Amino acid sequence: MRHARETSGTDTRERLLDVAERLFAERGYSNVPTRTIAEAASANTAAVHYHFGSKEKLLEVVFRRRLDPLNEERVALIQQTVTGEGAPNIGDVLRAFVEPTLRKPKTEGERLFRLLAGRASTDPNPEVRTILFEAYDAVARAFVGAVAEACPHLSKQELFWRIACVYGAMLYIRADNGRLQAVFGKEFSLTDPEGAIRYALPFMTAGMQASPVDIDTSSDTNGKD
Amino acid sequence: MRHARETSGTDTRERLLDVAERLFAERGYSNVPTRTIAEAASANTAAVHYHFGSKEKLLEVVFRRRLDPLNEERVALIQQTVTGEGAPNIGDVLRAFVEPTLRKPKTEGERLFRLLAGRASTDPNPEVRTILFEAYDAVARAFVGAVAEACPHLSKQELFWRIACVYGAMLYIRADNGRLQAVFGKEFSLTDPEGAIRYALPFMTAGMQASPVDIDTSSDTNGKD
DNA sequence: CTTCCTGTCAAGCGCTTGCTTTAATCAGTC
DNA sequence: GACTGATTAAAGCAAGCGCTTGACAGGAAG
Repeated sequence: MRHARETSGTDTRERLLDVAERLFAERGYSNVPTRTIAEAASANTAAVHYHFGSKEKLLEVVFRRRLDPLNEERVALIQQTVTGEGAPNIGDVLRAFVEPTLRKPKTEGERLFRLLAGRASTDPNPEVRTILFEAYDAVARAFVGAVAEACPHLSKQELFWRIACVYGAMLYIRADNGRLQAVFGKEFSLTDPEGAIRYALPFMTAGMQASPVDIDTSSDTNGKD
Repeated sequence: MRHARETSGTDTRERLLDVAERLFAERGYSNVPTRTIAEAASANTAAVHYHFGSKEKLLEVVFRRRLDPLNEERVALIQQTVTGEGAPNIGDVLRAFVEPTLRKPKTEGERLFRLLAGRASTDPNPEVRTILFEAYDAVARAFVGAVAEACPHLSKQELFWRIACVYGAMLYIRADNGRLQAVFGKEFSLTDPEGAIRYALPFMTAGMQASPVDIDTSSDTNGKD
């Protein structure tokens, strides 16, 4: 048994993860030196590299820690909507995809991670991109598949663009850049735990249910490959 | 007369702007050293500071150069939809807001700037945020006002969330993070000049036209203040 | 020609970056 | 009570950062 490792050892590790999560969310991956993370976690700079190997690996663990359980839940919920008879309901599919991501955060850490995940989604840094590509791939495929089943009347082109709009709405709500708040006033906030499900989900559902632009989907562009 | 300044002088300045626009779009503001910009523009590092003063000011000029004329056009188009009698049509308002931003780029520079503008919109860097806040404020207010007039049946809360969804869709299309493309295949692209207007605009319009969640808007939360 | 001004250049300053090194610490084991 | 392996601490390295410097080219103005 290594009691030392499981108390003080993992302690520092967890503290580094929590602090990195917060600082990456608040300032962005590229703008946070490992020194700052270490100091804020009352640890030594070397501890970052001892526990994680590099700044990039640290970011990966920060993401995986929250994202893997979250996305597993989303995939499971999406699959529930598909298993019934006939085409799944698009509203149900959307809710399964959106709700775990936008519901009220249970901890401060979850709140900060939501911010981080939103902001990192448009980060051009290859290190960040690679991590997110891999972490989101499974949910993305499950979601696109379910939407295609729920909306068989939509061409693949139309599916692509509508799903992009859904992605965008989610991203914007999570990233919370504060620009709309500057127009509407402080009492309006995208971090409002109820609002996202209450108001944004109906918007997305209505968008997906809009009558198709492409009139006929003879055979070539429709359906998943 | 200073012929020298208006030929070789502005030449280097323009080259620096073009290169900075490209590199900021491709790699992100924080990940591009002024040295790299200067080299790619066949100029000296000092030229960046001679012409612009600082890296931050360079970014500001990069943004203003494209954004000011673009946003002036958008404000003008939005005001056209409001000047008629009665409530403006929400589809017209959306088109006025969205089209100048998502239509086919006339030059490679416009294409790159569209990418940059999308990606920078969630950048937590205070330098970037400040520039964007100021540059977008006028359009944002004009748009929110016009949408409120076009949708008088929506509570301010609902307005806030629906407009956030519209913003998100636009942002995601511009930022083009390539994640959906990885699922759908290379032949699908958010940079497709026609698709954004053809498919995304109807999605947004349907979302805005969805029946309101808040049943009655007695007096307290509705309308603009 | 001299003087001036604008723009360019090589060099480098002071500082920060991610990461490494070397040595010390600590708990548990024999 | 020395040994062992996991962890922490202090110091520093090589590279990179934004920005400044001082010299200088060359056309415009006197």
